[in-house]
Amino acid sequence: MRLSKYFLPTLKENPAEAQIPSHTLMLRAGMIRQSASGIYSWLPLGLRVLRKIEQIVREEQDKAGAQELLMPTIQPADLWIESGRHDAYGPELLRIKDRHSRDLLYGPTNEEMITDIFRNGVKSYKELPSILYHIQWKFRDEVRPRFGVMRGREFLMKDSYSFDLDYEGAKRSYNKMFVAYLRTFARMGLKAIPMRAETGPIGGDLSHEFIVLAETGESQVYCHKDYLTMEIPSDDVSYEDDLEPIFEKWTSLYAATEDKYVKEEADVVGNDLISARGIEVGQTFYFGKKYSEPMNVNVTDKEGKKVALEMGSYGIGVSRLFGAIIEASHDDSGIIWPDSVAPFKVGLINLKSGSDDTDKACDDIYAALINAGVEVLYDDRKERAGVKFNNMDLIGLPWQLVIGPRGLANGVVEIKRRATGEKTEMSIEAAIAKLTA
RNA sequence: CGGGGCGUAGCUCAGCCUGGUAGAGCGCUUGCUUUGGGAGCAUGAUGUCGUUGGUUCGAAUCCAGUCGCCCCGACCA
Repeated sequence: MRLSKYFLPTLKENPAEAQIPSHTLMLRAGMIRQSASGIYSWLPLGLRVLRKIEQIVREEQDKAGAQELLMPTIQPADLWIESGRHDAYGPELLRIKDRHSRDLLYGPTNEEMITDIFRNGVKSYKELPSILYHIQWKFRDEVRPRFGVMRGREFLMKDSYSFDLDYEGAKRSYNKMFVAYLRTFARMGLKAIPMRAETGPIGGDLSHEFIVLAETGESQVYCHKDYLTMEIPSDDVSYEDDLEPIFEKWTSLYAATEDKYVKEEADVVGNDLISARGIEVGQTFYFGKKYSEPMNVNVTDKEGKKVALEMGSYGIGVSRLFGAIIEASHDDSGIIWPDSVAPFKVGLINLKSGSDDTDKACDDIYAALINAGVEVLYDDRKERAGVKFNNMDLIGLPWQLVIGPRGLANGVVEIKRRATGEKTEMSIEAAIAKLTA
């Protein structure tokens, strides 16, 4: 992509409404714009990142055996009346009437709808277990939206739902999602720690919040410091194997949110206890028959008897992750995108646009990288060098490839690694080889 | 929902107290000079001062209402 043609409205100064780094940087880097309190538009550069985060979530869900579907944002109120949550959910539920005065709502979550779909589609225990998920926009009419996309009213969430015949099966499903979550967040360069959590209105007795430690987090959390260095399940983890050992290991040390914090328990950890702020990026729930019994989600078991299913649900805040990653990875100059979610891998900087030699060199390099399948943002604008350097640092692409007349005269270009600031001079061929490796 | 703050140019903000023809910096236009970390000089354009009403000869400025945004708290799959 040529920057001269790319819609990238960056800001030189900090917008007044933003209070935390991720919000400020997302606005300054031209990734989002606010439409209303807690509601945002995603501009081209921001959307690229959102899609990458979403894709990592998707890949890990698929690996764990979950199947993707897509449910609508608008739901009929009937289902929610049936589950009892139409009243219970309160004013956070955005209620809508259509032209026929039918009651609808903008979904804040999808337990009712997935339950309805599943109960109509499954009749026998032989079709279990099953985990279904979708990645869809949600709306919760928060009393106080804040911190940009960290607590928005409209937000993108991945929600999975598991259906099993008995508790043992449900626990296996829970473990699959638990392991998938560990891997998902790690792939984005985040250290997310599973912590015992309240189940809230969802109910049930087994739940973990996955928390990324960050100064600007909304939750107070406590955990053993060894979580920060604990080994993440590898690429070749088999979801058909018993995952309980991994679950045990990752829940063996103390880790709790403020709600579950008990001083006497925490004190046992002693000097290894970390007390910090955290961002909740995911939560897992096992809630048994809470929905399946009232909503008649049954199958026929081996003995021919009707059995209500054991269910769990598992959420990841995709748009919130966007903010969490920036909170975890930025400096005074701007964002530092982890390679896995960067909007482009390489920022190609032409230090003297309009000059034949640098233009030609850049055009050639740009073509070579594109042909090799590398995502490149080419700053071909007629701007001063300083403007280009600062802009590139701000948007935080992992690699900068700097082409200037001075270097070309010596047959070299410069590669800068955004994360470390390390700069290396090398030949054009070597640079292309390095970036396409 | 309680408490506080703020709405003036695309952005950051001054002006308001003490009413009298709308301002600065950055950005944008045009030209010249510059050109390896947010250039210099010159030039030009840009506003229902959030909105409605009131007071006044006269309101960005004073008063009342209203809408929006932000922060603290409560709340939070």
